[in-house]
Amino acid sequence: MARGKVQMKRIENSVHRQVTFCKRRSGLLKKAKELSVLCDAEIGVFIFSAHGKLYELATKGNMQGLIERYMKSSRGTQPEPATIETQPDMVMMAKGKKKKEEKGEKLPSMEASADANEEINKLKQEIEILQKGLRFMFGGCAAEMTLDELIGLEKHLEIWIYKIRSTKMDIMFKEIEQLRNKEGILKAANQYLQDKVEENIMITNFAPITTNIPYPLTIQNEIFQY
Amino acid sequence: MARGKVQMKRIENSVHRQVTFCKRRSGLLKKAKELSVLCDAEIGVFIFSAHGKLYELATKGNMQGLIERYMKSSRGTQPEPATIETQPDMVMMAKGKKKKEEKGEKLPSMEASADANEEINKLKQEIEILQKGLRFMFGGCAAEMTLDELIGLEKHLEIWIYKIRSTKMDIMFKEIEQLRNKEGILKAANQYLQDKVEENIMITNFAPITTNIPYPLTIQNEIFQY
DNA sequence: AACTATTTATAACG
DNA sequence: TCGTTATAAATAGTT
Repeated sequence: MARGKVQMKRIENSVHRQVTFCKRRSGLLKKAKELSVLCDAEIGVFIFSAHGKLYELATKGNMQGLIERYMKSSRGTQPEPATIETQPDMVMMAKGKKKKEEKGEKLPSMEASADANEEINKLKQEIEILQKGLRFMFGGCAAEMTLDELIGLEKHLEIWIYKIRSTKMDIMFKEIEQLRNKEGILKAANQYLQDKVEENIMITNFAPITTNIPYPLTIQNEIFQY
Repeated sequence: MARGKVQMKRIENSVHRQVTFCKRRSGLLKKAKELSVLCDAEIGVFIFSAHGKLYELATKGNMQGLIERYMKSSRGTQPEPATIETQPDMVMMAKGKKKKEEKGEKLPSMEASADANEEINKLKQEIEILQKGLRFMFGGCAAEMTLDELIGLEKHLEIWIYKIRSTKMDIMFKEIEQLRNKEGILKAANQYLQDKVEENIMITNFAPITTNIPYPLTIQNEIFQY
């Protein structure tokens, strides 16, 4: 907020990032204290630096009490923690950016793998654009993106949707196939049973009666009604 | 911080206090998000209003994970040893949440924050589906996703694309507006210069000559050719 | 909720 | 980390 607007993305320069972390951290804690005092609120904040160091603040008493209170209040609202396992990947993605950048770079040790390099670069670009997209989405579409970046992201998402649709179709066709198989088996079974029944009737009672069971006995396939 | 310094003490007027709480709360959460993004930090904030309503923020995943991490990090650093014995319970609670979830349940402590909780749940679901989607994409569409999940993801991406397109349009319209403004200014300047030139010619040479410069001197606006 | 005069926070620099 | 300063952001008071 000074001497130039700041982009809402990870600060790549580690010295700048460290300085900013220090300043903004103290700013955040100050704001939290102020809000607590001014508005009589109870506030807990914890901050883990990228390196894992913890900074915390708990107004009015200790963090434990706050957490207990939090648990009570939020009980019933938590989804399963399945999302946690993807986080490391996300963080990795965030950090992986740092290294590349000089496009066209080729290390001597990789002369045999120019293709691989190219592939890697492409993937990195892809990751970067998705990352920026995620920031964009989760920032309520407020994060700063250029027109070109937006266009790229759009294109990317279209491909993504296309793939999803293919997979969706695959799954549906497989399901249909399975159902058809089942249908065939059931039909055969029905035919067999039908024959059996008729045979039995023939044997036990020479007076022919209708079975009252319409052929075939399968449940109608309703897949296509959707 | 505006129109007068504020005393660092509880605001006595309840209306003022409520308004300030609302404003500063959003400010605080915004700052927390920014710090997280800029400096790659993981941050949890919870705010209980004076009336007991909970507002929370957890960057990178959910509050449960953060609290667990907090428990690990802070173990042994707590000033009040008395609180430590509650920690095992807390962790248990954090993990026990998987089981409940029957929607519609309302604990007495949440009657005031049903809306906020609902919102939070929605956002968490959103995050989850995107995360699963990322796994899907980066796993070459091989990760296991159910048909329902794929349909949800597709829907999500469509919304995403829609928002991107809106933002893209916004940006383009702003650019167009700017260009039109510029055009207007240039036209005016041209007119002025044109007049000046003609005036000079009139004064220095009574023989009228054409300036050979077609009016107006602006570059044609070609935005719409795309 | 919107506005705006001010105060505050802070990015860049040393 | 600390200090300085120009500038961006937040926000108190007001409508």
